[in-house]
Amino acid sequence: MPRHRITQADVAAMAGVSQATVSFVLNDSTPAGVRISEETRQRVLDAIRITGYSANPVAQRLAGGHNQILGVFTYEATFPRAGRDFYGPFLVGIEHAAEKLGIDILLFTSARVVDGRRRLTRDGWQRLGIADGCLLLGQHEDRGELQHLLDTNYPFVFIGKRGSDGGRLPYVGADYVTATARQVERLVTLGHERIGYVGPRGTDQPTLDRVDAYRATMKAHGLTVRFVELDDVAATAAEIVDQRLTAVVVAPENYPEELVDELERRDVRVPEDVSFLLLGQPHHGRPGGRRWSGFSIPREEMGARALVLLSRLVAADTGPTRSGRRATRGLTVPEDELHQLLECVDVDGETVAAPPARRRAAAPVRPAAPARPAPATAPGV
Amino acid sequence: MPRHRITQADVAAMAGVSQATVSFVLNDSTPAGVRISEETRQRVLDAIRITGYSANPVAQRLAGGHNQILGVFTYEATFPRAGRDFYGPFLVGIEHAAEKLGIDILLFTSARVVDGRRRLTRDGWQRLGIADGCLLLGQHEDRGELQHLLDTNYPFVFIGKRGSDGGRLPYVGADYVTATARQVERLVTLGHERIGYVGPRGTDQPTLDRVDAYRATMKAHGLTVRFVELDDVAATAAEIVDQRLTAVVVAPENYPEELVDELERRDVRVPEDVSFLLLGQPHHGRPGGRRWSGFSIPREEMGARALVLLSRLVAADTGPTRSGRRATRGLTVPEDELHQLLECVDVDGETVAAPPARRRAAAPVRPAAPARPAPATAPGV
DNA sequence: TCAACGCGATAATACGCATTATTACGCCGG
DNA sequence: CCGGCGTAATAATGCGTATTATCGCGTTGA
Repeated sequence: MPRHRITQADVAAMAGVSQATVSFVLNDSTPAGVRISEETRQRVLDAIRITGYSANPVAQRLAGGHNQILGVFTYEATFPRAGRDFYGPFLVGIEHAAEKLGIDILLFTSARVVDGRRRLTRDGWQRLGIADGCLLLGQHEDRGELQHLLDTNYPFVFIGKRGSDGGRLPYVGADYVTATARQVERLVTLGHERIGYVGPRGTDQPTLDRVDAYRATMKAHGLTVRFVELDDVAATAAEIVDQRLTAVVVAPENYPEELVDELERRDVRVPEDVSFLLLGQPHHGRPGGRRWSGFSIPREEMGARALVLLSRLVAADTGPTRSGRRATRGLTVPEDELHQLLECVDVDGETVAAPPARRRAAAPVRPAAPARPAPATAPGV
Repeated sequence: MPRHRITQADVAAMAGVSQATVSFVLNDSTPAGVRISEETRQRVLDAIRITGYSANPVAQRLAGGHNQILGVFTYEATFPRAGRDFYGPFLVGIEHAAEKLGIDILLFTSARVVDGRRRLTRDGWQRLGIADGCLLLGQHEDRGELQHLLDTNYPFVFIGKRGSDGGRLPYVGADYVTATARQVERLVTLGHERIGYVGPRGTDQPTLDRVDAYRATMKAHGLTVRFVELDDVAATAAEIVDQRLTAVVVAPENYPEELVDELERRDVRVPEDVSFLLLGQPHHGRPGGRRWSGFSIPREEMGARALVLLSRLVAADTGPTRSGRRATRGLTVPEDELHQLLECVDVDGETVAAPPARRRAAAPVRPAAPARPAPATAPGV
């Protein structure tokens, strides 16, 4: 066990060549006018094998190379609970892919938190450079930061679809549009007509996609769209009752559990009186929570795919060479890999049923339904 | 926006001083015979403020300094599911602490997997150097690796108590001994006498601690110890019945769910006929799983505490200076911080009750108990 | 005979920072 | 007038690698 790490110089000495030669052999590159004879190449390789040399990633990076580290930056300040629950599955996918690719993952947890979300300040930005590239998770707004990213040509991939603001930005997202449309179709097929959309009207991409799909599908069936925007849970529940909705599709970020509680407090049963379809997994799951119907986002796969994409982008990039010319290596990443939308998978829970027989809100007095209603048992189907 | 990152040289130019001076001011250190006047100090600080300079962590590290990155190495190959479930809470704590301390977390996911577990090969070892120090999660065996760690004086902290093999190794663990003893006491207080220990007889520290505590507590009450070692679930269940146990303390790593299923298949009810106390959270939780009684390990806090400890160790170390003398900086970490045992917290679930009235295994015919048994309802208490 | 050229490889440099060695200057005592 | 000392800082070096510029030498064509 040598007391100091084995360097290329050590290997070089053993092989009787120069450090540069070792570097060339390692990188398997002969940059314009450098030849290495097969014989010395072998000699160097032997020396590497014997010494057990392995590159120092730090030096590698400083010298402008790649170091097999990819960063993960989450905009939302995550903890203590909600965040981890949401990002966890992404990370599982990311780590899984990283393991396969022999890549280490750097979590940028040090970034300053401003107004409850992490910022890519000049400080944070500088730190990104430690890694070959970076995965960006979560919604964010700052245009300037994005521009900076693009300017410097630093490799990165968003997890979550990017809309109008940056068609150029590489991302791996979930296909909310198709998935949402499928949910509405499902309700229509069951016979629902008064189908509402419950959720905030933000400008984030998931919301836009969900609303668009809802609107389009309803229109396709000649049904009236009915939006219920959340102020507080009680008001929302009241609105659902008032509008005599028999089904709602619900954005998952707004405490659907509480909403259903509130409805049941008003003697409205789910799903007998009102069906609930969740457009994504609930963000704030309760331990004994109900089994929602709707769809789920393939978070693990998104994470994995994003990492793979990023590693390809990195490979296609020469890295921050001092000469400044970050020419692509010929390996260009095809356009259709740059923007990936993954299918969501439908979830059959226990919150969907055919609409009640009578169109008007049913009388509060009705026989108690079994805990897990078999659709056949529901009256009038 | 300058196209290249701002370096100390840039700052130096602006302040009209040398790069070295900037470095000194930044590190707030005047190494033996170097004086910086208050006036130039301010000038440099101003320049730093104006330029928005922030150190390049890679260069920092290469030059032998610290870079505010701490590594996390997990021995167990984790995915797809079980691992994340187990390590997740630790990571939550780790990240939380890291955020507070302004530290980034590097997950060493690239390490080679040999025989189902990650190894700190020469390769992996070299990579550790990227970070200032490293957290080690999970059981492992290789003595050589440990020795190497100690030899090189690389700062690290284990999560999970280290026993005989390395009293010198810094760790943050859970107090299995006290917690296990408490569980046995709990059963004794309820009137149990035939209390078994179900679990493997490994040599890992958690097992040793649990077994010791079980043995000691039983002895203190003059009760006979009864070990049930798992081969397969059916055999274990049979053994529990044969030995007419009224309660068992169970190591959580061995599918207690399945065991209870098997018992109920034999008309043995939990907890009416047999109480189950879990010595830690179940490793393989089922979604709709039962609410176990027992104790839970404060994983988040362990993660957080370990990270804080590690950062202190790093601070107390001058880092890998080329001069080779890694003298402590005067800041020594006190012994009692080097080895921390955290209290486990008792969990009141639904798997414990007083022993059945009759000593012999009760007749299979007995009234069905309510789903969540109130101890008062249990017959014969 | 000599420039040109291909081959094989090395020397030199830069990356950005920490650290060690060295310098410049003014002042004091002898 | 000079050596010595304290102050304030700078020059120089090294970390380990990637890359660029350069070199020595034998062969070849003119």
